Amino acid sequence: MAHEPIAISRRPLHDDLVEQLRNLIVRGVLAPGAKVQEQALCDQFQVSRTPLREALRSLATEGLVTLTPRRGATIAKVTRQDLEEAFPILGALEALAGELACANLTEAQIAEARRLQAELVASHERGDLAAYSAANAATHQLILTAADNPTLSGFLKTLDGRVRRARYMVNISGVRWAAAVAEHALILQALEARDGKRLGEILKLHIANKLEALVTQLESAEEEAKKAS
Amino acid sequence: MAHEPIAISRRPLHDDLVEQLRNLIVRGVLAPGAKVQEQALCDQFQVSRTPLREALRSLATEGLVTLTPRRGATIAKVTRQDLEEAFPILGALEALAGELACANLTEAQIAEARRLQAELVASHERGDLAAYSAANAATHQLILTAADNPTLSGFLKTLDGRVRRARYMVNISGVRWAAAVAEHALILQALEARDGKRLGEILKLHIANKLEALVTQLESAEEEAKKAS
DNA sequence: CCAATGAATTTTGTATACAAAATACTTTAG
DNA sequence: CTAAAGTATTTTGTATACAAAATTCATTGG
Repeated sequence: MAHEPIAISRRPLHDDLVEQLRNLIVRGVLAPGAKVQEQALCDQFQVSRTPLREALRSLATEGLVTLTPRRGATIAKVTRQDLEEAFPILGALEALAGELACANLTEAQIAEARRLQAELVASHERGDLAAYSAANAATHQLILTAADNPTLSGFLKTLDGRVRRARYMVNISGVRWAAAVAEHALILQALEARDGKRLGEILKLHIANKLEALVTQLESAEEEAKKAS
Repeated sequence: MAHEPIAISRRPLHDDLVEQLRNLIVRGVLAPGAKVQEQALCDQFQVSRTPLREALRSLATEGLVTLTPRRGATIAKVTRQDLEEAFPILGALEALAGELACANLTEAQIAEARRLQAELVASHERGDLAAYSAANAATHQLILTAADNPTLSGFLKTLDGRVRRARYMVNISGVRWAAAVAEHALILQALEARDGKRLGEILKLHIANKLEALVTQLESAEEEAKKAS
């Protein structure tokens, strides 16, 4: 019997471009609303227009880039409306991930979650935002892995890309940070109890709180910007 | 004060291609697993490879096409695993749509939902599957419209595209059809009561039942295929 | 006759070319 | 000097070109 051929191959330029551009967009290097200068990017990345344009197409489907016919590409804006639309979806999907995860969680994974929670608390106490973010991301990743649903992971990744940009625009407030740490303790509890329903609800709430904090911060940031102009 | 420029423009070839190809894929004309012959499609649509390849990229991001580097594109397969991954997501998102919709529903929309439900029952009674499907789609669309969340609509559209193909592969069973009609009656009740929580749960169940029926049908279809070979 | 090797062909990824549209820049009439 | 009209430049969408890789086909040795 013949084996399925396993195709291992170097990535096309295109895929590299998507990743690099996504990074630039998510981190805000390419500012929301900015016009995308094809030629400039081509020069910068030393590629021709063909793969660059394909990359822009992909990013447009992801929602990070806006394509206007005959008028080129712009970096998608992060409006309050976008966030308010995205976060309920994020909440529903994270909740689903939580429920699915509870059905599969191994003891080892729960132990890992405990370790991450300790790290979360520790990094918060010493004000190390980078370490906190890493532990935070790892926790969510752990849930996703346990959920064992690649399609769901894909959708969450797309959504996350869209909203993560907003977080790069504002700094988390001290109050919100403390609250987030407390919420993560609840998340761990639910994980330990393998209580999918509760975990789902906590995650949904967690996300909703994130949104509220983010929108508040963005609003005041906008006020600042207005005053300056 | 300057107005925001409103860019109305004819669509690029690319967008037409995406739509046409999506249709061909969803309806099964381009069979799951089939290799995509770029040249053949170029000839058929009378376009060059550039816009066609861009279209394939978009469809790949949507999950309808699988791109393997240096080995070209194939129509994505519809595996049982894909469906089992997609349906819980569909359920969670439809539930969310239902909850959001209940917060906004107008009397006119509820009246429209009643009309659609009557049509649903009628078309079922006379065995008119096309009319039933239309009324069914209209109901879901009504909920989406009321939910008033374009981002959510977009995600649901993508997911729906992926699973709709499976429905073209099997015919709905008489039993499942009757059950679906009954479930739609419950949906209407929840809409009338504007009971978002309940609507969400019903929709989630409705989707879960759909999956079960679909998987069962697919399995037996596969059995048939095996026997034939 | 079959498996393995190598040449011919097709397919794929990327670059370039070119026409049509949009934008920027002049020029000129008021 | 300003505003409109017309011209030049850039940008965009699509087609074509071309090299590298993959596939197919033929050939040869076992």
